[in-house]
Amino acid sequence: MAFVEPLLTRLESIGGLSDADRRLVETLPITPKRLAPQDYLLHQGDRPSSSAVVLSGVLARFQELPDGDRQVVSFNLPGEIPDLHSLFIRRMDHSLVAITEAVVGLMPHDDIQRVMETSPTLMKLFWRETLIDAAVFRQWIANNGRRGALSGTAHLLCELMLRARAIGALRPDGGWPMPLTQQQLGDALGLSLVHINRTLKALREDNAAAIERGVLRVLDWDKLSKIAGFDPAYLHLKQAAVA
Amino acid sequence: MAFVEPLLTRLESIGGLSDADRRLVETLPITPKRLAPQDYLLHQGDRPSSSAVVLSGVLARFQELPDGDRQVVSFNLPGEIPDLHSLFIRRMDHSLVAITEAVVGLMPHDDIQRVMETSPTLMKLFWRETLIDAAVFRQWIANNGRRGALSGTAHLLCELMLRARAIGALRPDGGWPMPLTQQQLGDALGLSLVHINRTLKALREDNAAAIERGVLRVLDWDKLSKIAGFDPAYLHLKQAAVA
DNA sequence: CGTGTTTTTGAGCCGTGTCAACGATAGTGG
DNA sequence: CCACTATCGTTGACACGGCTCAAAAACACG
Repeated sequence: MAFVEPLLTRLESIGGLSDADRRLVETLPITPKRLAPQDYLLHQGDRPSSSAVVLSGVLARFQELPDGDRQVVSFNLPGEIPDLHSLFIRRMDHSLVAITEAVVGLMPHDDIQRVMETSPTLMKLFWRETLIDAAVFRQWIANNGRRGALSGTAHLLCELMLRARAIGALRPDGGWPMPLTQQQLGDALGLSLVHINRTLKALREDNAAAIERGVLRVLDWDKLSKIAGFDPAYLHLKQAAVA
Repeated sequence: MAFVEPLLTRLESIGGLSDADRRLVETLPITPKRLAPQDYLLHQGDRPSSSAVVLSGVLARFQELPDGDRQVVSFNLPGEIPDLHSLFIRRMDHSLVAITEAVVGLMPHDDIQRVMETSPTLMKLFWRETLIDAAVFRQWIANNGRRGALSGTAHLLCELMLRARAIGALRPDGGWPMPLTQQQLGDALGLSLVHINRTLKALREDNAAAIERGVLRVLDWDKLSKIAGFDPAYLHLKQAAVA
């Protein structure tokens, strides 16, 4: 089975792969695991001995705060390895759950290490993947901090749109089937459910972006990215051009 | 000169070093560079060909938003390499400035690469350093997001205190000479100058923590960490015990 | 001692949160 | 196929946390 395909696509999009490295990645033993919405793949505090590549669906990572609130720190699309960091940072400081029906591919740490020791290029590419992860975190700090609700929300939508497009998840008409509830968006942006709703309404009435029947559609990229103060460079995608 | 010392201490504290690796790190050519407060080491958009280890003083990383606001994404103490990620992510998505008088040690990327290719263990340790950086980002997302002003501020103070202690920067009486202005704290927490001031006042009157004449003093660790919902595990310091 | 920076405080406003209810949508079982 | 139920989205009213404006007090340093 071509389980590796999404991973290869992702690695290709953030740095490129030699034929040899491609074949090497294909030697990774990948155990598929099916997840229903809300299923936990990892809990805060776990010490996994494998990492998971998202094969289909969308996952989220979040911390649970003492008062029960959730802070989402990342959404993860196919091809990404949300817990790659567990290779060298054993204890999970957040949980990893499926947002949609999803399939992940479990890759034992030992095998990842073997592959990386065989190819330093590949090691650097995996490292780079975790560094891009961190670059996204930095933007999210700003989303939750100095950017206001409107700008932060717009920024997140810009980001998701580009990432979805990079893996070919957009429909022919340019819309993206958006699996996130407004509650989940709010937990990512530090906003209440009610306020996220009003913010999305504002973006819709501005003709910037709209979520209609579960499909995110950018109505005016220039306007949306202007509101967001969005610069796609931090995603480090090879084709970072505009929609 | 023992310029490497802070770096060795840092690497030691996050993972440990064999004698061979220690000697290897000591072969890194380190060019010292002195910085005055407010001096930029790197600007957003730069593509550095070396990374800098903080030798003394404190640096900050921040993004400049379109409206001129600043979002601080990190404070960096001696031993840390704030721009290590520039090894594999060329373009800086934020600026790096000195907060205090500071000395950094410039290490060419080529030399870092050479050292890492010689010792895979060391490579993993450097990688781990960037992963801890990312773990801190995740907490800062929560500081700026779901945690309120009081809790977020308390969390940041807890973190700084532990990191300062880990490098022996605390005075005998347990206080830490705090080089950050309230404006800078606000830029890290997404709070206005006025509100950070009021928040610090609240922590002081709670007998949790106080900044007096430029010295941060934790008055009651249990109370402060309770307010913060602080769990030191994410810093991955070998001796993560409480003050 | 003067000048610039940082801290502190007050007053009033606005963005965002909370509470509460209703509407829309989708899946479920009779 | 149609209630039935659960989840999600939408809207209004009101409260509150945090922001802005403005000015004074406390430092820091030459």
